[in-house]
Amino acid sequence: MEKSGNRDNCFFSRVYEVTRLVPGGRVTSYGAIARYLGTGRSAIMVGWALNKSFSQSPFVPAHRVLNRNGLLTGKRHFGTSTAMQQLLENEGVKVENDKVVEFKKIFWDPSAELNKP
DNA sequence: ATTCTGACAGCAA
DNA sequence: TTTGCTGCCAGAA
Repeated sequence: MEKSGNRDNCFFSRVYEVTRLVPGGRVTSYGAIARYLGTGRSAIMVGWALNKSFSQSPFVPAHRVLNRNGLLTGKRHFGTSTAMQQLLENEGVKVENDKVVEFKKIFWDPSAELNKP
């Protein structure tokens, strides 16, 4: 598969790929993706990459990526304050007070799911 | 080249 | 318990 030497376009592209792998109705966290990418604690980089994802095609479900609290921290980048929430609710994810309900239950960890035998 | 920022996470007080 | 600072990585000025 991918070699560990692809440092050029790896990070951002990988973030997009992993984010697209998140099933509808599920959500993941920056730290989970970061860990899957091998950056571990640099979860902030995932958010930075997702910021660029708005120019990416196809659409990257960045609304499925939240912080470890299950909070819609990135909703402010969606243009409107309700856009991210609307997208999540459209997929069956309940959001209350800018926070995902049952976050742990719908949490999708790429490090676990993609590494699953 | 150096410095700061950034949709976070972890640890200390 | 909550609040705040530091650490992390990569990109932009």
